[in-house]
Amino acid sequence: MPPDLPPPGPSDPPYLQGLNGPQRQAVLTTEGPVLMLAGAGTGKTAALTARLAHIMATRRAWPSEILAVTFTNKAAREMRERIGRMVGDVVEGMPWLGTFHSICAKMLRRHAELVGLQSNFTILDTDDQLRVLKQLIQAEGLDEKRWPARQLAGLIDKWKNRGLVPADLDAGDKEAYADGKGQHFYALYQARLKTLNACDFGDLLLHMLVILKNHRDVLEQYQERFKYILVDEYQDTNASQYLWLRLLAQQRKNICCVGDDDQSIYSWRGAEVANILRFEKDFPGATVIRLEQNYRSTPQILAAASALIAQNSGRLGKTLWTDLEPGDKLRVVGVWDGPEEARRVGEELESLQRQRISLDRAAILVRAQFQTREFEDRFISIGMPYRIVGGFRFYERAEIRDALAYLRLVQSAADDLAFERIVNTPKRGLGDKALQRIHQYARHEQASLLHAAARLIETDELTPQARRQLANFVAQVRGWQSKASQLSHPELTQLILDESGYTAMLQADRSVEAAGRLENLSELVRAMEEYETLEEFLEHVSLVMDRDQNDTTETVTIMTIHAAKGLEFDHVFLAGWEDGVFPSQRSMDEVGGLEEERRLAYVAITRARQRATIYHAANRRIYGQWMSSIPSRFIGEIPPEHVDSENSFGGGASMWRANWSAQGDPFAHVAERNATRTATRGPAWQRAAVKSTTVTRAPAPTEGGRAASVGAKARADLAIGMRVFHEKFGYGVINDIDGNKLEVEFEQAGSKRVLDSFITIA
DNA sequence: CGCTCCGCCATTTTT
DNA sequence: TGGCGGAGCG
Repeated sequence: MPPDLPPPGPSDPPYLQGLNGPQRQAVLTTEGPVLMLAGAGTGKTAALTARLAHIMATRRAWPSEILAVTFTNKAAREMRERIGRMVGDVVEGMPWLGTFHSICAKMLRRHAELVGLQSNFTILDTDDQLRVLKQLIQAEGLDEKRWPARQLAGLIDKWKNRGLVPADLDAGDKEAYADGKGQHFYALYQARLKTLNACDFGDLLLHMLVILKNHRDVLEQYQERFKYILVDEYQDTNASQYLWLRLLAQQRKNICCVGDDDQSIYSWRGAEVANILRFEKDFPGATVIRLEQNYRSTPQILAAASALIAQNSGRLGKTLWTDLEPGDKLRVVGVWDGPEEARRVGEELESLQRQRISLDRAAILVRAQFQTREFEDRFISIGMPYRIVGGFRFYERAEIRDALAYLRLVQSAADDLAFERIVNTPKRGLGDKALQRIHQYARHEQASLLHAAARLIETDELTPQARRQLANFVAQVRGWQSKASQLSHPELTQLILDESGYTAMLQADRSVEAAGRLENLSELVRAMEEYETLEEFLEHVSLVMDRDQNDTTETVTIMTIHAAKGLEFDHVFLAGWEDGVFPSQRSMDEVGGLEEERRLAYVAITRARQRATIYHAANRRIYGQWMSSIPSRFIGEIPPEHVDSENSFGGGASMWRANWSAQGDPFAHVAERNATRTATRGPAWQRAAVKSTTVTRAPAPTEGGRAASVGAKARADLAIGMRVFHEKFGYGVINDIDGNKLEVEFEQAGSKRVLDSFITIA
């Protein structure tokens, strides 16, 4: 610890208590640039929140003079809560604590006119973005097949991440997309957004960056205001975020960036590790503080993870240590195929249940979403309560977006994207033809689609039926607009959903999903009640809202490693550690891809507090084809002294360990002669010395697993013969009840054993 | 205009 | 294998 820091003592303010030396230094070094290199599980958030508390408690700055940026809403929320616990209600006055995007949105609403927007601009999500791009591509007469909108969206995103406006593109970038039309389309798209008074996620940052660059007065205003800047997960910042931060910090230079270069796993969406690696050059005289004492994992886990990440080059380097008890070695389990992997993990979880260990303390981490399926299938059949994190967020669901589009249209008649989205949802017989007419008319009149539609129904350009329907629709929207001021926004939403026929459409739909959609919509209406105005709610929903997890049942969590970053679990099951799955085939073909995968592996292992188990299967079905596979190269990079290996079939741990690195291949001749049958001939990795082999036949089935889960209590509100609803299987009738497990005869899916917590009474 | 069939394609995900 | 989007038919 530097000499000028006070030693720990009983007179310490509460926020310093329990912090170690480097953490205290990170809190007390308030002036000048600071880089806090915080390894996994080293108490980063504690130091970070204490730092903010310290700055406020010592009156170095008012809460409103601190800029604190995170990447996710979750992180922002957590930080707000933790500071609240330390300093009380003062956090309420921290208007500049939030995600990059929400902070920029807030700023941009104040200065929108400087980039040609109005302050009530709409924030488009990826869906809207794609729709706009598709229209542009069509309008330019390009073949959508050859030049997909997705690709263009990807490019534009990439440029925005790098802080580039169309004019900034260099020769190489200009070549991209449709034989050099990339820049042209980028400019077109930006112009279109302006007329829509809209911007996409990337624009929130890019526009603010442009404003700060071009308007000295605005820049100085913010430089003046923000006495202290704090950035979480700095290794995840992209170029545009970096430039934005640098401008804001230039004056006072009180910027504290927290991050871990070893946990940089988002380069594919524009994050640049270089930002953190370069920090000391960017901010000369920076204090670098390393948090290296790990409070999370056992030494065995830590040693394994450290040895793995040590294979990467270009690291800032940290030496994590802990004074916890050694703990168990990592387990590496070789299984025959995917189903067996799921079965084995299921058995492990049942064993945890028997030991009365909560399933909340366990997680299954996978490389890619498709791997979750195997576990889902297995867990449904044995009645293991699980939860899959990821996939669609609440506000990305079609029904939510539809409802929001209705609201947007009512609120702002000029919202053409909203109009397009819902003019024919529910079906009103207004298809492409009618929409084209409306578009034509709108262009002709220089008016919004809604306005054009209102004019069009006074002509006889549409078929009588379409005309009647459109007239009805326009009248409805008008009606809602006039009622908007009299009704509360939840009431208005309910009214719109009912009058538009949306509710009826879902009620008429007897499919499995429809019931869930209706439920989502009532959840939306409920969520709205917490907001004063519709505007406030819409802003919230486009930037902040995420799916609420009000699950009280104890469940094991299945998620991707990416989603698990920042979380920790006592027991971690790492599935699918095979070359081609993890590291993924794609990353193996990319430059620098392997290092990022290795960081991902590092993140995965360091999620574990007590025990980590790695699985690898000899055969896996990918895209419907059986592939034989070899254990992930990462397994071989973990020193054997930290690993216990076992193999569920033929031979023992030592055997496969010896074999997989050896060149010898006892089944080579079989493989050559008949590639389609080799999968049943022995451990696949013994054959697959270099590349994966495709086999078309399923591997020999292994013995069926038994289903015996323990511990959960049954529900009292269910009885045999009752009609119930299940998210996945739909409607059915209970045939039998066995504790918390039910046998249900589903109308469509047939008879299944399911857990009662997945059931609602129909 | 809407439905169905066929063919293509396929990491990671936040805002 | 399965989900999605385009094409073609009723």
